[in-house]
Amino acid sequence: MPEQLRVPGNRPTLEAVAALAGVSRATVSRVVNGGDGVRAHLVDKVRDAVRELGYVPNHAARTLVTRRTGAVAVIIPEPEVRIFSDPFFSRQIRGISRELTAQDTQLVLLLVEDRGDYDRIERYLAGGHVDGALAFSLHTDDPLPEIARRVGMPTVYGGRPGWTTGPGDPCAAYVDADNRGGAREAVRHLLARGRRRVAHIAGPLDQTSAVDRLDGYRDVLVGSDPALVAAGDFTTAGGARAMRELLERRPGLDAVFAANDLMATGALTVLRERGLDVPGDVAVVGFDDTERVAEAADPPLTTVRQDVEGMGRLMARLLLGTLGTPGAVEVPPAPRAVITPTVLVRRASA
Amino acid sequence: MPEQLRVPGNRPTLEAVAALAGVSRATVSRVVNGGDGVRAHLVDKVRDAVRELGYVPNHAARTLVTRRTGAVAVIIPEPEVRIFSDPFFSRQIRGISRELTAQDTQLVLLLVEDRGDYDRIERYLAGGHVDGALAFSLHTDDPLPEIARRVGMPTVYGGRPGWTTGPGDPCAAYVDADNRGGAREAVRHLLARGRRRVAHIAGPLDQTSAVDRLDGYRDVLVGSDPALVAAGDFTTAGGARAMRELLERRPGLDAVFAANDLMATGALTVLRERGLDVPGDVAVVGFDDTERVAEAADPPLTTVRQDVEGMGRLMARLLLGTLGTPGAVEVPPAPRAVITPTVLVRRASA
DNA sequence: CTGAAAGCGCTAACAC
DNA sequence: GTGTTAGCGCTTTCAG
Repeated sequence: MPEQLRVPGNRPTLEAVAALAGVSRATVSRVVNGGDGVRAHLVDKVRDAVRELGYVPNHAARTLVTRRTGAVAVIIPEPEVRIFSDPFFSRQIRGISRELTAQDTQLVLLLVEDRGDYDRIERYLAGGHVDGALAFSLHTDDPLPEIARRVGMPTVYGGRPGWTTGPGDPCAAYVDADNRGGAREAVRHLLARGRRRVAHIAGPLDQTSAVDRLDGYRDVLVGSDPALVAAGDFTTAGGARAMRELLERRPGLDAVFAANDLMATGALTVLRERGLDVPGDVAVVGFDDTERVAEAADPPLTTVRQDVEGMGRLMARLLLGTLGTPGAVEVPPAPRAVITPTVLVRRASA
Repeated sequence: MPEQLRVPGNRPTLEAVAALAGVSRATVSRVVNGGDGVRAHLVDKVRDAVRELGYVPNHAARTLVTRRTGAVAVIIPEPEVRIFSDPFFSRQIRGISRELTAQDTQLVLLLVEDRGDYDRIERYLAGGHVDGALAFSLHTDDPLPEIARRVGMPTVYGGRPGWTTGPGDPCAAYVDADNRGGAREAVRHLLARGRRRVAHIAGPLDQTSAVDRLDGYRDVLVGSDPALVAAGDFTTAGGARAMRELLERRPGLDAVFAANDLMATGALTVLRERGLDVPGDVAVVGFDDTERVAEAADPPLTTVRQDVEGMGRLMARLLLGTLGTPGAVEVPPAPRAVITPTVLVRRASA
């Protein structure tokens, strides 16, 4: 068996290329990094040598001197189960991945299983493995922002961080959908359809998206009956539970705005069980326009769509933007937020 | 604004720790790397200095000399849509992530969007960013094995690679479920339940898992009617289509073994449409025991379970195993395969 | 425009 | 046991 193949470390170095091309290491380096300011015929010579030897720059050596890794961490709190199975995350990650790839940056996936993992995360971020970090919709007590701040890691959050209202990290940036505006639109739509007793199934209020959607609901329905709001948890089962609660408390309700599609489908099931027609007796609006959930619901769900993949791309772009030109140390001027628009998608449920 | 926070590169080095502790860099290095062979009181001194300075080893520098990155690439062909939304992959990735974390190794996610991406992948693997790679159920014409071989990257595949039968990479290792054995068990179960005309909905035959399951079916039903086998594509829709075909060709069939749960549910839907009772008229067995699919099917699916998360862990363990002790260059003796057992889970459908 | 030389921060022989 | 000394492969002044 050809041991050669498996032996690492015998890859050609700059030195070898330089020798073959008959130039200095510096010149090869220049060519490899764009080749400005090198005479054309030397560039060719070097390029040939590179090809012939199959030279690929050693990443560690480069990072050691440039202090840039060309990698970004994507930190995902795995306990929040959904993550991978939730199309929301997969699409956001796809967006991130696309943008990073386009910018020749690698994606290092950091799954956080439990609280203790944060030590590991901190060491990792501090170890200079990555140039920046992308993190997701955190609960208000998530230790991550504090860690990012402590190790001075440029970080962009997906979803408005809970602590933006408090002290938090002044340098933090985030990308979020216009949850509040979207919620307002949903409720206004319900009112426009003649609904008068519009209930809300809220998400877990330790997540800002849930809070913002509830706020949007309240913006439109100022001073409405508090009994028309039930707490859910963004799951189908939670939505069903909340729907039952609502029907018990206010049997006369004629519309429900659920803070996400999963809960809306849960509500749909309960309404069907009770023999209530949707949208005849009760109109239902969801949020997210989750692939395969909203459309496949029975009846298909009217819902508020957010461009999840676009948000992912934006997160990456924002982060790479703050990283700036290689080597340039740049302090972001202020907390930056990008709020992406939502759009109401009308289907059969409302 | 405190620029300090954002300025990289002013992190303390070994040198600084050594100075503060009053020892040499070598000693600090030893302590940081386990601390054997250093007198206890020096260890303490160094540890204190490390803490005081908040020292974290520079990863690039370490990699440069040790030639180990402490990272592993997970390569995912994203065109095969399913990936993230498919619980199969998410669970496998979770298994991988768990094992890697336990071994203090990072997971670099490489999503492959299209054919052209393979250049990028090759450069990445060749660049020494990672110590090894994990890849998934490839189609027979996938360029990845060739790339891995060319750059000498230790790689473990999830699912038997199609080219194992051909030349391929002799060093390749893979972890796969006992697809063939599981299929046999499924069919035997059907026979034991008195079924005589057992059809099969096959997966796409450019994937070895589909081939192996078909082979298992044929092992038991030697020389059976070829019209009892229909081609599917591992999707629900494909399963439905195949079921219709089968019913048209052989209306008298009394059992179906589908190569995965998704196709089985597609078949279930068609059977229901046709007013056929499951399992009364037609018994159905799936494969995978996919979370939320098999159990939630109507009727709940009898199916062949594979331990997906365990397979993920195994992949990681196998890879890390071949990487061996840091520094030790080790040529794996031969192609290694780990076949994990399957178990038939009996529910209502057969 | 190109080359020589000085490190980046760390580990690993090899001396003491 | 501990310190000294070489580099790992690359970029980047600084001369020429």
